[in-house]
Amino acid sequence: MTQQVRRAPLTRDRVLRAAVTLADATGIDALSMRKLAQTLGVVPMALYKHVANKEELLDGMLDVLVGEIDPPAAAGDWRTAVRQRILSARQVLLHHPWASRVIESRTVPTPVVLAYMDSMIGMFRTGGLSVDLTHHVMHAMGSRILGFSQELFGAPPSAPPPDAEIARQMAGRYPYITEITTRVAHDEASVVGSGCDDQFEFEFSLDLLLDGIEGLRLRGWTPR
Amino acid sequence: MTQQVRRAPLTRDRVLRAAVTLADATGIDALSMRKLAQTLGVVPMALYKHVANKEELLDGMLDVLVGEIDPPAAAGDWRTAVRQRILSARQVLLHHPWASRVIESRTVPTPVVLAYMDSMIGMFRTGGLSVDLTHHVMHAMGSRILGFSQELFGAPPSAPPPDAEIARQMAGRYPYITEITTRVAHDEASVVGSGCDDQFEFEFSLDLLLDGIEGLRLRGWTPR
DNA sequence: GCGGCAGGTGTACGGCGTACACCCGCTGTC
DNA sequence: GACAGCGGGTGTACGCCGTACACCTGCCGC
Repeated sequence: MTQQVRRAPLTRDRVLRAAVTLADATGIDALSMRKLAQTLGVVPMALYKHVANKEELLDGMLDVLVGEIDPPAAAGDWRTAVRQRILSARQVLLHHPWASRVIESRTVPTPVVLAYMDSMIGMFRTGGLSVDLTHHVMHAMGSRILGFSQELFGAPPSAPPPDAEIARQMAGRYPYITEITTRVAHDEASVVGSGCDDQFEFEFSLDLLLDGIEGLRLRGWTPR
Repeated sequence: MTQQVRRAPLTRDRVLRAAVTLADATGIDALSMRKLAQTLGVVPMALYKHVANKEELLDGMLDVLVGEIDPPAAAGDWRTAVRQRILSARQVLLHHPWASRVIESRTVPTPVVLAYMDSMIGMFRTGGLSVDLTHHVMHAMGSRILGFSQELFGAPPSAPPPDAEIARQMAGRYPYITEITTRVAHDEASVVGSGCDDQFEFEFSLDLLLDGIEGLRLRGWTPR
């Protein structure tokens, strides 16, 4: 009589969200079609009725993340609107640390990403930047548009403090790095945690770019 | 009598260089320990006497590339010296398109990369930037230090020009993107090739950053 | 002459993405 | 009600991957 509720039927959306959750939990390297199918209580090949292949799965996962980014603020000048949106994108990426590597591996943007880029371009254009300037600015922002940090290296896995001998060798071999790291270590002693203030660093470089852009706009930058 | 010259013995260096060559030729996705061994006329496991695992192979491949970057110019102001060096790094990356993805996947810098970063930091410091400013600037440059472009998407594989109907849909859905792409298309008609001038875009954003940095230096930027 | 060892080999395991044939249960049509 | 069609889940299998582990071999110092 009562129909047995076997399992919520698979949908593309459920597959993508499960993939995001799994990647969050176990890292992107551990995300396989097989493991993903397992968390959905389904045989691996079932996924292929909803995504063409793993590449498309990854594309879709990024689409989910883009959907988490705040919509653009309605009012205010272009600079703060863009700034807010990018900082929102960054928050999303912080919650999904695997995302930057996936972004880096994409070759063709999905419609969702295209729509996001279009809306971001619109913020520059309505802010008064010329078509040419906007074009170059979008290149300059690159994947920072998506909150991407482009740090040279992710957070090192909190290595134990090196002993004095190693530290001396480091200081000899890499004097300038040592100069900075010891400075940071001192600052941190008076603040918290270990390492840099990533949020500050992100905003620093973001503002460096935005300030530069606003300067070009004010000076009426034109190509050549 | 005459010793048979069987094969140049494997060395770590030979392995790494062969890996770089193979990645150049077939792409990083097709680079496997098995294929690499094959090009060296050797059984896969032989490689493991020279690199601990594939991660270390990738690290070593980047070290090879860092070795191809021009040494810093001896004289001149910090800005042009840094600019030259980064543009040299970019040339290296252009010849090894797989490099950016490998950079993105590294977690811990090798001594070679550390030395490169140290020397880059030195250029800022001797140029008159404070320790703090240099620190933040290094974050702001991120992997651009290595010539990394951080474009949102690599060159799309030169899709055929969309037919009129598709183009109309595009224009409706992504008006701002369309505005820029048609502008670029017109410019290109009078120049060459298809797509953007990547070199220009790279230098544009590099200069945006360097100009901003020089501005901070001149104004005696300090934290907080 | 011989022990040790660096470096190359062979075999094997578990995991991966996914092609392909299948099958089951629902839906629309008559 | 019968039944064809089909969308979605299944099962099996293939060829690839990284690499653990045991083994062999030829050279070097003693």
